[in-house]
Parts: sequence; structure tokens; C-alpha cells
Amino acid sequence: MTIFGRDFDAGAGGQAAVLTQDFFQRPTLDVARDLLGRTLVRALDGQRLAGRISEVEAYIGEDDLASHAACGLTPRNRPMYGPGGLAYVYLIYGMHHCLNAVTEEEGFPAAVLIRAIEPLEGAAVMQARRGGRPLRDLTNGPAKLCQALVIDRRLNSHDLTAGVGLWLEAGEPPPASAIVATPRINVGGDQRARTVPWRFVLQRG
DNA sequence: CTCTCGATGCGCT
DNA sequence: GCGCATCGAGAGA
Repeated sequence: MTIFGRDFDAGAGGQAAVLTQDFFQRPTLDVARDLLGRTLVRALDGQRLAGRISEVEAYIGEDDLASHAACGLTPRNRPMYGPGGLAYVYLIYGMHHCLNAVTEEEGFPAAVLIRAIEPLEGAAVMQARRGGRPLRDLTNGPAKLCQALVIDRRLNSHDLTAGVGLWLEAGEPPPASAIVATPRINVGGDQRARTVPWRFVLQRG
């Protein structure tokens, strides 16, 4: 059985494959690119809310001055130092949440920020959570998708590989030609941090 | 469409 | 106290 790439797909029974720790415990840039096209799933009151990941950013190591781990281990960024497959959820600007998938081995701080998804299941619920805004505005931003999927700090350090509450499924990975790399959005740090092409966007078809 | 700006909580110096 | 890995409203073109 192929673990990674396009063959990591639904099983013969049609049951969707939950991405496992092996998927996340790899170089962060590989994980970031491979997360595009995957399905982010939130189970809420027995209902599935799901979307296709279309935009991500990688944050890699303490040398990445745009990363929350740039100043070393703190209580806040602790999940980033955990094993790949954890969720890192933090509050930004006093009112918004952002979701990351932790990557690489325990002890090395790195994660992929999920910046956008395209609604697949439960769009009506997402729309209600987003104040009735139009479909295209439900999950096209890191804090928007958290609001739509009811993701907050209660899910910080959540195990994304357990298939409970919040997880990722194989989905439909795009061809490499559909992935565009750009600098990251709204990051600080030094010139390298602001220009390195660690944002990956799925071209809309 | 673009730009500007205020909201708002908390982690860290 | 400062500064955010953001969003949405409002103004103007």
C-alpha cells in the first residue's frame, strides 16, 4: 500500500482514509504541498463539516523568524514542538483563531497553517456560523474557516490522526502543476522570512 | 475593485 | 506596554 501521494486514497470499502502520523512526520514543505486537495473534517453534534484545503503556509524551525517558535519554546507554542499530527490552534488579534497541523518529529518546532478551504459538506451550517455570508466568503481565510468549523483553542494540541472531532482525509490531491508557491501573507521577521516561498495555493479549476 | 482602519485578548519583554 | 500567521465595514474610484 502506498502511504503518500495520490495512491493514499479511500479504501476499497469507500471508507475515507484518515491521514496518519506518518503523513505529518515528514519535512514540512512536503507536508504543506501534500495537504492541498486534502479534506479537512470537523465532526460536530454527529454532523460532518468538511472542506477541500486550497491554501497553506509552512513555518519551519526556530530559524524561521516569522514562526511563533522563533524565540524558542514558550507555553503558547508548545504544540509546535510536539510530534507531527497535533493541532496547533492560537488566538490572533484578540478575536480570531488559526489552525495549524504540526509537522516533523517531536522536538523540532514546525507546522502548516491552514489558510483556506472550499466547502464540501455542511455548507449551510458553516454559513450560519458565518453570519449568513455568501458561500465564497465562508472559509477563504485562516480565521474564517475556524469560525465556520467551530475551531477554537479547545482543539489546541488535539490529535488530528485519531479521526475524532477534527481530522484530515485523503481527499483529491491535485497535480503538481496546479500548485503555486508564493511568499507568506502578513508575516514579520527578516527579509528572508518575508520572501521565502512557503505559501502554497491550489489553482481554482 | 482598492485602500484604510478599528476591534480586541493575550503572550511575551 | 507592545504587537500580532485577521476580518469586515466604509469610503472612494
